[in-house]
Amino acid sequence: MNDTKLKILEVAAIYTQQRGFGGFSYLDLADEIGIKAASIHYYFKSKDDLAIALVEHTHELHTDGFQNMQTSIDRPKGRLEAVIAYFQSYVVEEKFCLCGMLAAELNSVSEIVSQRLESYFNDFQTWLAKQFKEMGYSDSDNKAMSFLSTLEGSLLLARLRKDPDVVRNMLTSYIND
Amino acid sequence: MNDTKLKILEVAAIYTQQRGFGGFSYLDLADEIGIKAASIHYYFKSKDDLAIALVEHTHELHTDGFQNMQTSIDRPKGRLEAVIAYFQSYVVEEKFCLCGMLAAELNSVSEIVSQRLESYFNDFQTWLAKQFKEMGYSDSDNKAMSFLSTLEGSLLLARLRKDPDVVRNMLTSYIND
DNA sequence: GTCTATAGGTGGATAGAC
DNA sequence: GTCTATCCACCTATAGAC
Repeated sequence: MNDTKLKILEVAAIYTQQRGFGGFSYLDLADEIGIKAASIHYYFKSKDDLAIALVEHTHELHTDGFQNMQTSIDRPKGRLEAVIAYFQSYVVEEKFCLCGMLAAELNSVSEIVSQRLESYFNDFQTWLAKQFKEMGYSDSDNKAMSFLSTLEGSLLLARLRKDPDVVRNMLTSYIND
Repeated sequence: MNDTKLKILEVAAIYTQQRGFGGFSYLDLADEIGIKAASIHYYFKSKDDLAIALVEHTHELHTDGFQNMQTSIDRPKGRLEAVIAYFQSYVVEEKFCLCGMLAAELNSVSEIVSQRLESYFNDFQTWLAKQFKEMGYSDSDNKAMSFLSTLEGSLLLARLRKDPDVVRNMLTSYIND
């Protein structure tokens, strides 16, 4: 992966999370990076290509993060705590979940993006279910979907209220019950 | 309230919930209603004025709905069930929560819209807390915020997965525990 | 790979006739 | 109130030079 291409993805991810995918232009990205807007088209022919790449890139990053946690943190409770802390840090940067944002803008993106989003959330949910199963829950998949829903919703509310603690407060019950 | 003004609000609400507030134009609304785009500016000088009106209109509608339920449905459990059924119906119309959508697009709207959104969610949460208190919960406000978070997140996931049951499945535990 | 230049379209918004 | 006409800014995308 080219340095410029990676930089585009990183800035585009931040802008998507802060303003929405429809809330920034190639010119916005170019100005921030210090290149010209036409150069971005060399890496991402259309804006929809950029959307697809954003979801896939985030999917890979999070998959790697989950795998690393699986070995570096020995208990599922600790892993879930790490996930909560990670998403909580979004709030202070005025960021929403990237895939949650694109899911909100669902009817403004292509079917391919929609499929990639489903894939992302399916894998996220599967990983969460694995943790809950290890914690002894019999309804681990339902618990996982519930955790995921509450995470997305609490991120929306937390940013609106400028209170990162909302995320933690809404999710601690999944760890301490 | 003028008929045309109301029609604009109704169509704008649907488009906001389906495509996002940044995902439609005055021309889109005009074509759907059968008027000219310039006419909409007579009622809503700027698009931000429209956003403010949308949140206030929805806030009033929901406040009225809550008040009516308070007398027409005698048990808090039944009222929460009605709320769940109401939001579940969004999914089949490919709609997300209007205020949730604008909360996602937070950094693309004015501070006034942000304040109105906070007001909407505060009142929604207060009403929910009242129901949980009546059901005998001591942590009614926390329960209310949790319900609200799960509702918003499950609406995102349900629409993505084209499965309205996700909303009901994620929220029934708040009624049956 | 990155640039300049530009095409072609759409956006929000306003002026002024009716 | 609703219209026509129009302005100006911005957007996505492409062609072609370097």
